[in-house]
Amino acid sequence: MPPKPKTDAERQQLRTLILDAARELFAARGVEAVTMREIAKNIGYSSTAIYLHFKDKEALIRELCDTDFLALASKLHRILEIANPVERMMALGQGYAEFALTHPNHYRIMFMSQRPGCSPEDSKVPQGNAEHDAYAQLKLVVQDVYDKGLFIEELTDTDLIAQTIWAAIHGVCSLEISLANDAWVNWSDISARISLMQQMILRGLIKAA
Amino acid sequence: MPPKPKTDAERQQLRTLILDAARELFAARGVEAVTMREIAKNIGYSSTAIYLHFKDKEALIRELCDTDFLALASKLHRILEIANPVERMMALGQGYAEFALTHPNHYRIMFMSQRPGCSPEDSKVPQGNAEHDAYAQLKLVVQDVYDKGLFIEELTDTDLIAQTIWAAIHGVCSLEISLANDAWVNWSDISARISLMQQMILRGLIKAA
DNA sequence: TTGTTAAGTTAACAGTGTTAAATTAACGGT
DNA sequence: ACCGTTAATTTAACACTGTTAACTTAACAA
Repeated sequence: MPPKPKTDAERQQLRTLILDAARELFAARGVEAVTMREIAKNIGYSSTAIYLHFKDKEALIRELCDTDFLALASKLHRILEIANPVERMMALGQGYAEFALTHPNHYRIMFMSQRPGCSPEDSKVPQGNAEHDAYAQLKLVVQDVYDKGLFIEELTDTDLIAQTIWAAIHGVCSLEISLANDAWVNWSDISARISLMQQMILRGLIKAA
Repeated sequence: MPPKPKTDAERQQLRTLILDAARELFAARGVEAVTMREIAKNIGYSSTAIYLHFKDKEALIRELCDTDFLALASKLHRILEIANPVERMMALGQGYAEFALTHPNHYRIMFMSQRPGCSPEDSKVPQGNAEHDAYAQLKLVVQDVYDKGLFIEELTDTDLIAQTIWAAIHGVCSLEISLANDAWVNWSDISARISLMQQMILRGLIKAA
């Protein structure tokens, strides 16, 4: 209630207060279901106060999305230390899937919805950086496996390979997130599905030992 | 404007008029972006007239969704005539992907968004029927390949196999639909991605010739 | 000529994201 | 000690959404 010239630190504090409240609500019920007024009420401010710090709801979502990308990359980063490149590649897929299924609503925003015009320059995630960009991490591993001659002969396009591996894991995760509660299909255990997909990647792309 | 007791045929006619208008708009811009008033205006009725024929927007979407499921199954049905079971399985994946990428907004509704409580009994699509249920078709093919002993030894759960194949193809399609316009990734050609995924399924699950 | 009833429309409600206008309080200069 | 200026915040309000209630209109049956 008391308005006064605030220091940058205080401004930043409120900013992250908003972000934290929004993240929690979004993660719990998805972005569509959460209202600006609700976010504001949760932190004891008026809804319009949010607009002093974020252009609109989309900007708020986008910023959270960016931090999620960083969180994913950070989670995957330690996996890059595994020595065996193939093993490392598999562990990366496993870690990715864990992230997706632990934070389904975040994953939804990140990879399952078309956010309009997400140009790389206005994003805070440094593209191509192996430390903060999950796709770059995957490409790195794929390149390593390729350099060691472990992929089957026909495969030469590492971008194509990386995108296919990504699609495979993403397929399991996104299907689980969207349709797990659908009685239509007699779903197998999700961990079994991930495991078989990993096995398929291995047998499908890697030379027989 | 002229209200009079209508025959069932006339009622049905208006029903499908609404459905057709809605389908076109939904397909063009997605369900979220299209408004009930807009649908109504497109067919020269008041927005509330729609509610005489559909409980709410969700019911309208769901009905369209059902016909899309039937359309998919119908498209895939002819593929089932291919004699070679493995070849048939691959063709099924190809046809599925074609459907997804030709009707991205329909595919979105069908497989990429959690419609609340889609219980099978109130749907018009007969579950398990090989003619009208695409998943049943896939399971049929997988079972056939299994019965002929063409999968690698370890694989015994045909449900798990079917779901993994589905996830693989779905992964390529849904990633394309959600993120194709994302400058983040240097995307390979979509047909190459589908092709490699098919190859991965083949090498990953089928016995070496 | 009436009711009655179905088909449709207009008016209205509650809720959304968002913006414009007011309010409040702290600061700097005189 | 006052007084603008200015930043932070709130209240009002707008344009829009899906949806429901209330009303209108026309055709049939008695």
